[in-house]
Amino acid sequence: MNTPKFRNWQSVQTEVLRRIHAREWRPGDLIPNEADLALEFGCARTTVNRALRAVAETGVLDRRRKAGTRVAVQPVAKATLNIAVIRNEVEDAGHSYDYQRIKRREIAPPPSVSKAMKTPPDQWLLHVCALHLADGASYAYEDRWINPAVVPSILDENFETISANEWLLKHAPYTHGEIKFSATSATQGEADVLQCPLQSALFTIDRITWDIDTAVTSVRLLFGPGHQIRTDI
Amino acid sequence: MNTPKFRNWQSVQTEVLRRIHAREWRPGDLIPNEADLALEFGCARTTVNRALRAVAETGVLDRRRKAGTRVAVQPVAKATLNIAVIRNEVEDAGHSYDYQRIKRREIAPPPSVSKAMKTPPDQWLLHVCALHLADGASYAYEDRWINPAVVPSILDENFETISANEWLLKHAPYTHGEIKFSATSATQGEADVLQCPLQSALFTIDRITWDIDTAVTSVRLLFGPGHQIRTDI
DNA sequence: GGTGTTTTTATGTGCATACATAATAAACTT
DNA sequence: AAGTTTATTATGTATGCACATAAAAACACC
Repeated sequence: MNTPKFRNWQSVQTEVLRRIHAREWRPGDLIPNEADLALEFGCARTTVNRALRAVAETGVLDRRRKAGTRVAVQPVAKATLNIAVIRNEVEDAGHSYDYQRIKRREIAPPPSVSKAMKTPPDQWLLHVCALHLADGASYAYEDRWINPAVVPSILDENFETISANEWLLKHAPYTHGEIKFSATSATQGEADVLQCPLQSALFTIDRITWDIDTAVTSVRLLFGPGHQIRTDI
Repeated sequence: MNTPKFRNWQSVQTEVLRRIHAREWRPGDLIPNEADLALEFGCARTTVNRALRAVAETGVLDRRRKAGTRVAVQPVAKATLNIAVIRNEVEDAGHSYDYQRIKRREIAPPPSVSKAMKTPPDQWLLHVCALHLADGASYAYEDRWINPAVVPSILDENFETISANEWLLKHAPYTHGEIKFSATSATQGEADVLQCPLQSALFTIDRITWDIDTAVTSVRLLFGPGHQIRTDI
């Protein structure tokens, strides 16, 4: 009864997941240490480490130095959402993409925006509103504030044919950001643009990106009724 | 002018990100191969590999064998949402958690549910509805269908004190699942339970989990108006 | 008995080496 | 010219070894 060999980290990972799933290792249990598992699996400890690290990244295992590795009691499901460029999102779904710029102006933002972007209240920003369409129907409404201090060349762009979404990705690097997902009721103006009833429930994404400590852009995306984003876990 | 040494993979990662950010490596650019970078950084190729792999996981780099590594043109922002147990979510936010079971019955599900869960139309399932409260106020409404074939012992549980959410995590393993996020308008019944106006925009999560090829549970979570989930990117 | 210190231990990581694999480019055929 | 085979190359990964580091556990001390 010799143990079957696990030659690569993927197979080790599979075996580990199998044991957890089969409840040989139950939630909360401390599993054998890497050295022992390596011995049992007939591979190097490095390989076991790689596998356990990968499983831990999904939240199924909890690892701590010296304390060891244990099966997570409440495996926090980590749903990874791919927030792609809207054009790609639409085209990948097999629809034709279209874009309409609605507004472009340089203006002092409302306090809520300047506060969120940490810009002086009197400093004007570039405000761009646009509509993204799929197969000719309104898909998402984009309301964006851009800090021209970060990318001055943006003032030469009128955004009539290219969306700020894509322009910024190409020209304005950012270091980090924050995304918020929520549901909001369509205001009259939003309902008009998105061609939906007043107070429709709109899936909403608020995103703000930073270049070190300077806000690059703050955007609100409103998706039409029925929109959903999905991911596998 | 000797190159500063990068002793560990994190510092290599930092340097790589710096170069991308500083536009020394621009979107679309092919970056030097691992061996060259290792030479330049004064470390082993393994270390460079670890760093580049980590960066690629965030979507900032695209890697392909033989083709090499290039800076992603459109860095798909991967927003990782932690879908935790609602109790933890509430308590971590510093609120007191409370739970009320509203309904529990064994019944043949509507076709939409049996179809989604791929169960025979006439097979009954366990239907549990409950309300999650934060600081006494309604927080989220949970409408769940459970396949007792997967965990028969669930029929002994009345879910009056423990939520199906937590019970299942502890007792019913699953291999994979699907999550959908959307915005829905509150129906009269939902508005009553969540104590919000009719047609309020509700942040909605639909999740279905599978044990290999058998549906374990299908749940819809409706969060009260104003609820948002956030993550850093 | 409580508090600070040392030891132990499991994970975390770096490195040199070797080979695997995918994908492209080059060479070669028909 | 078009298709097919072969060589090349960059990433992917396995391994043994060494040492780093965090944290629990044991110990010493007052």
